[in-house]
Amino acid sequence: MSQPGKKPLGPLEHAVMQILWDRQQATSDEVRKALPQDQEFKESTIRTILRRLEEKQYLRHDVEGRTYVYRPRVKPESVASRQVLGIIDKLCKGSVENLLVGMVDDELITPEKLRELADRISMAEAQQKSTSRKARRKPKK
Amino acid sequence: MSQPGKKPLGPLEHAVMQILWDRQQATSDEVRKALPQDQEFKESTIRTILRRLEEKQYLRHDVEGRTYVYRPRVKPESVASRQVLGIIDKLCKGSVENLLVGMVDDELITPEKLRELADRISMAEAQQKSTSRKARRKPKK
DNA sequence: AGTGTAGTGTTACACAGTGTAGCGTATCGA
DNA sequence: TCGATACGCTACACTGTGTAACACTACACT
Repeated sequence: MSQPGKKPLGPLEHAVMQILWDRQQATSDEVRKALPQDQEFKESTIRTILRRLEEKQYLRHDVEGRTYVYRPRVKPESVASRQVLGIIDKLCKGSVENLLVGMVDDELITPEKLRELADRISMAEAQQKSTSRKARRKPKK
Repeated sequence: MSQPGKKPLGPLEHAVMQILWDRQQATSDEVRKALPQDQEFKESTIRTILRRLEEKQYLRHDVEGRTYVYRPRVKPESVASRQVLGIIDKLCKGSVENLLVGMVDDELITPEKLRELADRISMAEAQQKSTSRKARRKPKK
């Protein structure tokens, strides 16, 4: 129940995650300083956000000395694909195809680009497959 | 500003949209009856939802006699692609590629399927292009 | 014409999520 | 020992969403 990265994020929560994704780790004070200076936040505000993000399992923290060091628990792309999956489910009758057709329809992407991506991805995967043979990764299919 | 279909939908709002998308049009009473019977809603509840959906520009209504007939203003696939675009923007550094790579990574789709989709879509598009040449259709924006 | 009914207009309220922050407390270093 | 630093807990306002009551109006029937 309530898997990591399921619940939606507010704008500030997202901004904080962005920082964590960028630097892989940060203390609450580092986060505060990394946020846009035109809107200074109080320390406790940031800590609240970080705590909530941890509750939502977007983050975890390690204690170093007496300082909390936060790190992401999920990759942004994973969050993205989960969310997209939800969208497909709710809006595209569960079919990825419908989504992509819609995107092409709305000219958000061209079929050429799509094919190019497919090529590039499968090439990348082929590459990974061959390296994973060396690295003894879990056999795919 | 505040284009159609931009704002997010709550579960009930979405359920109502679903009905409208299914039947293309409905009165508030028809919507009420079409909702799952295990949770009877009051007429006024449904009308509130419909009004808000109209404010958010997901719907429009025509007056027929003294009855409001609601119809969708946006296709679900359009809503979907807008939302996906937002996700790509916020979580995938603005690159569709990153999203798809993430989805392949999380095994939500395979490159084979992707390529197959690309083929099918571009075929469909070619077909549409030829028919539109015949039909002298204005390009759907 | 009068009245009931179906349909809309307006308004309200509770609850959750998010942004914002204060205050208390513990600990480390000088 | 004492101040600075960093966390724990709590709170409050605002918004969005679900839920609905009450008021008003026009058509349909007697």
